[in-house]
Amino acid sequence: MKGQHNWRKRMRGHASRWTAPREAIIDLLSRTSRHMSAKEIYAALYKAYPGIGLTTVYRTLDLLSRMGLINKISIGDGQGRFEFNLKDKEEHHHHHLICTGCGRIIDYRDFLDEELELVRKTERSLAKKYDFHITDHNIEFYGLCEKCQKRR
Amino acid sequence: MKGQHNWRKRMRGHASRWTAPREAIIDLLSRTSRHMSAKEIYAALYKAYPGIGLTTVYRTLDLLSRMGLINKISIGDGQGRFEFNLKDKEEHHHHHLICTGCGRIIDYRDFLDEELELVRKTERSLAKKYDFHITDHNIEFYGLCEKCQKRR
DNA sequence: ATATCTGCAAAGACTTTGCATGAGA
DNA sequence: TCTCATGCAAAGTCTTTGCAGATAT
Repeated sequence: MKGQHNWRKRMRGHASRWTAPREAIIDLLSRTSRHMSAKEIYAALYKAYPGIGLTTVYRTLDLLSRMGLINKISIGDGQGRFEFNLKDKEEHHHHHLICTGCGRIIDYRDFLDEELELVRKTERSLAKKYDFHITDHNIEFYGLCEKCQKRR
Repeated sequence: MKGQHNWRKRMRGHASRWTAPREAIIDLLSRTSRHMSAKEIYAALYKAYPGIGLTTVYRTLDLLSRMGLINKISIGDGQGRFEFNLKDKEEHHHHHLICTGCGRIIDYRDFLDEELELVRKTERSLAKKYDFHITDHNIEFYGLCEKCQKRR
């Protein structure tokens, strides 16, 4: 129930009601550090909430995305994945390190100071040159994790 | 026909034959700067080559990906997109600027020197800290292009 | 000649939509 | 009460697979 009022408040203005499935999905995503697909979320919730439908999961994820509470990411495996979007972006911002062997994703927060400085600089230059209003960025590194290196 | 021998050569060792559909697909991707989906490639080829099947497009794209001749990218619209992978990576390497309004993708090659320097530095640090063997990276900026800024 | 490639049709996987029922405010 | 949310089933996309016939080498 903690934090409920905060989210509840954010629901207003989105013509949305505070319902059990929505609470369960927000709660799950806010607790996990995994990047879950709709199906995974559905499966995880099904134990505690057998009545839930996959459709509701999709619709809720869409709602939360539009509210800015979560982010949809795409690692190229043909399904959308979702992560909780912490409010204090500066502080919790992270990038991804993705293992092409097993699909594991590591959120890293290291070395970000320099990265962010360069990102801002690049944003300004790109905005000017291409007349873009830049709102976000995505940086990913691909490679093989320790286990997958040994495995091959 | 130009360049055919080069590609043909690269086909060897992949247990593959040089066929008309493959030539058409490689040729198309090598000439366009767009990031085309399988369906778009199929549609583009259908005019000049009515016999072609969507299945063959998918299979050829998969083959070319595994050969390293093209890259599969994902812009989060639920379909894979492909771009020709120029050999001289250092020289032709680029990043993406994506309009969230209309889906347009701009490949930019500006400001890469600093970016690449930082990328290498970050790669080394990440490799050490997380024991990853890093092979590739992806940097994208999201925003609204000129037209879409005006439109809203 | 023969192993590989092709196109069709069918199946699979992920996601969205239509609709009647159910539930929050 | 009355609008909005839910769950089921069906439909829509994108992609993969099975198979018989066609083709490159």
